[in-house]
Amino acid sequence: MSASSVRDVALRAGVSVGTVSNVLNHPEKVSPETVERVQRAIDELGFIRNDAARQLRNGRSRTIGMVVLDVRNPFFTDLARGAEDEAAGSGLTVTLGNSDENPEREATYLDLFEQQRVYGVVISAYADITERLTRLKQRGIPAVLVDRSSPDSAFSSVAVDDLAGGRLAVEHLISLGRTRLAFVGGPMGIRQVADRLEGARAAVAAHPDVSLEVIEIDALSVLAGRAAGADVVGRSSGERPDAIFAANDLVSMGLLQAFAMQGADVAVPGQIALIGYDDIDFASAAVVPLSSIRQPSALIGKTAVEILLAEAQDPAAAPRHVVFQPELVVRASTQA
Amino acid sequence: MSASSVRDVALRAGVSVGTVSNVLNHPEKVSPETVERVQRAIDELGFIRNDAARQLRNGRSRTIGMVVLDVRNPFFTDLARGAEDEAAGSGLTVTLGNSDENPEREATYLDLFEQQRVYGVVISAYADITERLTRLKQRGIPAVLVDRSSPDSAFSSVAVDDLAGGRLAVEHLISLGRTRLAFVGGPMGIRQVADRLEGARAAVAAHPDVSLEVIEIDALSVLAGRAAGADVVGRSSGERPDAIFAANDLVSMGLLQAFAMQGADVAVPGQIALIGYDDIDFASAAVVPLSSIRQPSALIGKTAVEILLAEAQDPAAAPRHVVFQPELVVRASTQA
DNA sequence: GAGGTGTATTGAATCGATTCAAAAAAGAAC
DNA sequence: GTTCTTTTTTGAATCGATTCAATACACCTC
Repeated sequence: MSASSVRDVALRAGVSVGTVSNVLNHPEKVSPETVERVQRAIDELGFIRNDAARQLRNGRSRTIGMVVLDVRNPFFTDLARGAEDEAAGSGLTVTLGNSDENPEREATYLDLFEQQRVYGVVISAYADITERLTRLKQRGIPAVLVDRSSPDSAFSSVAVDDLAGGRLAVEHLISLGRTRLAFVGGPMGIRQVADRLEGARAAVAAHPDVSLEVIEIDALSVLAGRAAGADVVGRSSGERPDAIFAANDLVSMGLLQAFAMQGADVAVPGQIALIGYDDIDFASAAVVPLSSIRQPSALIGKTAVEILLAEAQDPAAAPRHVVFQPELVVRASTQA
Repeated sequence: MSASSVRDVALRAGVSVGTVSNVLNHPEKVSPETVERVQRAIDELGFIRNDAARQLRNGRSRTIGMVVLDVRNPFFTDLARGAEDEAAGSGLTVTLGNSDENPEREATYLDLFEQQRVYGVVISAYADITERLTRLKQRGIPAVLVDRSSPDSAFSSVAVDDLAGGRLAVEHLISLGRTRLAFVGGPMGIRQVADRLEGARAAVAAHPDVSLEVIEIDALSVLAGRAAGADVVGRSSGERPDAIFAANDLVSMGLLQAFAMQGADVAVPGQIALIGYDDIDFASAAVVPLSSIRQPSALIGKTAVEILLAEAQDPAAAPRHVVFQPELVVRASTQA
């Protein structure tokens, strides 16, 4: 009825519990015949290790805690996927928490991970959680920030150069000969958004004849993008921008929908060229395939876990800061 | 440096470990002054319970293991979200595993959950895992199947009536006056796909003048849908269906993209009416907003956890089988 | 066969929270 | 002030895997 333990296995195989444990963890220390005998007992009893007991003894769990801003954004799903694959290689699991850009939810997950004595934490932070992470570090739990480059910070980070991304996007739009640009994104409190805008501004600054309007929205969602798009559609054609850089692909998809809506008929890229950010799968699947700035999402997740593993081995290691360069992906939405 | 334990707290507060534990779990049994004193000690030491120790003692973890077929499908993300919210209400967490329709990955997650002595398992099964679930049940771990209605099974289930969904979709298409229908979906091994097709066939059977072609694809993805769409576009217009029922929204989005592609110009719904399944957010955000069959995804997840909690309380309870009815959502892709 | 080297196995101690029977303290009743 | 209840507190025992010092055993060598 109830699960069997190492003790039961030991009894059945006629060895001590220590030997059973050795078969499980250091089989090279046990004679082949004994390994075989113990293995048989394990199979016969259907023995399954109790993780809680292992963790208690080891002091830490074999799970990595991960917190992301929005699971509904494929970018983060891909990120998590990359992390998961890398972790699996070391026999670790990833637990995914969704903060929904809510500081309380974020804190709740960190509490939980602390109780679980997770192996480490990978977090796409929303609020300022330096204090919390410091406490975790004191407890021996390393943390890696993703999608946030803070070279000054005491914690390792893996990020993408969003300034460069913003610049890339806008330079591309300018190279098409567009001059009345708009940036659609928000809230500005999100660093990624602010950086992308700053990069865009920098690129515009080099071209005196190009203007950049900022259309702020309150969430990086399809819905918010559609609303902003409807607003643009409502303007006289002289007042419309001739190119838009959206803070992410969800927003650009919303914009695209508003432009293509019956009665609107704003041609993309004819009247308005459109570029997004993240290069999620749905972007290439949009009816006008969307240009975008690609982030190596899975790679970011993978790298974060790599660093985490290294820090778990050597807690005294200096924090590392990896910054990936984004890449311009040109599709129909910015092609003449 | 290292984390403090109940013992440290007890020492500091000048009470026994038993009392500290009571403050944490049964505060009503402890005098108010003592509670206060212990609480202060906890705060001062920054004490955080060790989950592994609790689990070991309790015999089960406070985590629900969940396995879904595809995390990239928003339907499953929503499902997980509903489950998570319901679980949180009882102080439980959800660990999400992604089987990717791969029996080995599925088995790996079930192994893991068994090692973790999870509180229960919610699974959208791919392979036949009755045997495995039976073993879990013997161990005292209840399981609930989602998105799969098997009234004969020994396990509770929460599902949507996919036959009705298929019927609903096709009856709608027929009511538009379309007669040359096609079903695009696969692999047929997935029960949901098979059921939706069966429902479609049943609806067609009632109309002698209506035909139903089956276009089988090898995955329920945007990409596979696009490929199938390209195939349809390549046909002479007389051989094209005049309405398509796609097995899910990812597929219908792929189809839509193929139809709208430059040079293809198949009007939706003019030449081909199109309806999908799941009603994911992206469906309404598509350039031609997609009609779909809505499943109450979050509610399914929530219900599954509710049942799980009940079974965890009373392991002898008879399995329950909840079937939700899908709902037709009409949008532009099937409107004249 | 005594002494030495190396490999294999043993089993008590440990991790930290919870439980529960027993003891202690506080109150109530006469 | 004694007896009986009720409330509060205690602390050893427990969950199950792992570790490690100690022991057992096998195999050489002289």
